[in-house]
Amino acid sequence: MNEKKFRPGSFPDFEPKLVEEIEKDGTLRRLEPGEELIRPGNYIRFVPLVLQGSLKILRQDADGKETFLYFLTKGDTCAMSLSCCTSNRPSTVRAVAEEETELVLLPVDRLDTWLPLFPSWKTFIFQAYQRRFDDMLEAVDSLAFRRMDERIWRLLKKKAALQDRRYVYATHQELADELSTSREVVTRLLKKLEGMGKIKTHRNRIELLAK
Amino acid sequence: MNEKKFRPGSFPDFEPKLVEEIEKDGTLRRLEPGEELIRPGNYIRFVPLVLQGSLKILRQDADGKETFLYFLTKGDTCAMSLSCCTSNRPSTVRAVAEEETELVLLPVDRLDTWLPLFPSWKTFIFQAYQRRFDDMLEAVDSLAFRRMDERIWRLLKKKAALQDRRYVYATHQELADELSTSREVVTRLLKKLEGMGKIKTHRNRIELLAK
DNA sequence: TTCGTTCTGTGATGTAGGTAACGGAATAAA
DNA sequence: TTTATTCCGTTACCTACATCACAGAACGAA
Repeated sequence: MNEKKFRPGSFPDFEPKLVEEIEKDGTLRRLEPGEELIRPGNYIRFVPLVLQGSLKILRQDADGKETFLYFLTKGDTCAMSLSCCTSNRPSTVRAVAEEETELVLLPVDRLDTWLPLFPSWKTFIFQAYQRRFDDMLEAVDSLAFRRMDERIWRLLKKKAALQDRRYVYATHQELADELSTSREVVTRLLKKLEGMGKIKTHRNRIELLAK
Repeated sequence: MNEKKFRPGSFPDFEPKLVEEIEKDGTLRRLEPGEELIRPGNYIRFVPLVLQGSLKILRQDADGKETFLYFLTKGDTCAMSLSCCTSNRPSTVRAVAEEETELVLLPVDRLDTWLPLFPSWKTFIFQAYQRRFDDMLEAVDSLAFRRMDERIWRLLKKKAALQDRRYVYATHQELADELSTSREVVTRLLKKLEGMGKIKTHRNRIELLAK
C-alpha cells in the first residue's frame, strides 16, 4: 500500500495478521464527493473496504433513471462487488461517493484466499452479505409500501446521519434522482414537510428540525 | 434422513462425500401448494435445499400487505435463511410453497462446518447469495421502474415457467396480493392484456398465448 | 453592477392506480 | 335443486404523482 498506512480503526475485528496482509496488498483510494467508483457495465477487479466517508449505491434502468439502494459507510464493503467480481460479471449498479471518502481496494483473489486463513475475514464477508441483504429489503419496503413524502423524509434522515446530523447538502433535483421521481414533486413535498415543522429548506441545503 | 434418500440430481456439483453428509444429517420435507415454510418472526433453525417444486418468497409490511420478492426452485437455497439463522435473528420474509415442493432441511451449524471441508459447498453458498442478490435487484427494478401491467405480465411469465408454461393457476386476488395492489386493478389490466392477445382469462386460471 | 446560470416555487392539467359499490357468473355445499 | 360462496367484471370517483410551463430568487462570473 502507498505511503499511507491502512488504519484498521474502521475494522476493529480484523486480527493483526490480516491487517498486515491488507497493508501489503491493498491500495488506498480517496474519492471526492460525487466521484464515481463503479458504473454499470464495469468489470470490478477489486473489493472496496470503506475507511471513512460514505458511498451511495444506485440502481439504473435502461433509460438511465436511477433509484437509491443503500449507503456504505466506515467498515462496510460492497456485496455487489463481491458477487460480481467472483463471478466475473459486469456490475449492474453505480457507486458514487456521497462525501469525501477513503477506501482500500483489495485484489479480488484475496477474498477467497483469506477465507480459510482468517476467521475474522470470513465473518466479515458473511456479515457484509447479510447487511446488504437487509438494506435491499429496506429498499423494497420503501418502494412497495411507502408514499413519496415518507420516502423523502427517511432519505433525509439517513443522509443527515452520515454527516453532521443537522444539514443535508443536496438540491431538490438530486433528491428527485435518487428517488426516481421529479424535481417538482420533491419541492412540493419538502414544502409540506416544512409546513409540518420537520425541516427548513435553504438553497442547496435542507435543515432537519425533527427526528 | 428418513426412509427416502436425498437424490442429488438437483445438486449435481456436490461431491459424493457431501451428499453422504446431507443424507445423514438432512430431513426430507414435503410441502403442499400454499403451505408455509417460514413466516416473519420465526427463528429459522435449518437451511432449506429445494429438491423439487418451488417456493415463493414474500416481504410483508406492518399491516400485512405483501410484495413478491423471488422464487426458489430446484437446486436453490434461501439466502435469508442463511443470514437469519447464522445471526440468530428472526425471519423478515415469508416463504410459501408455490406448488408441491420437496426440500431437505439441514441443521444450521452444518453451513459453517462444511465450508472448509467441501469446496462445492462453499461455491454453492456463495452462488446462493449472489443469485438472491440478483433476484432482489430484479424486484427493485420491477417496483421502481415498471408499471403494473408489465409487472403482472412478467409475474405471469415467471409463474408459467415454473410449471406447465401455458397455464397459471391463480385468482386475481392472489396476483394482487403478490404485487401489493388491488384485485380490481389486476382484473382491469388482465383484461387489457387479453385485449392485446397476450393471455386468455378463465376462472382460477390464466392462459398464456404470447411469450 | 449586470448578466447568465442554477435552483426553487407554483399553477394547470394529465394519468396510473386505489377505493367503493354492485351485479352477475361459476362453482361448491346443503 | 336451491342456496351460499367465491370469483370476476365494470362503473364512478378519488388520490398520489408526473408533466408542462413559467417566474422569481439566489448566486457566480464578467
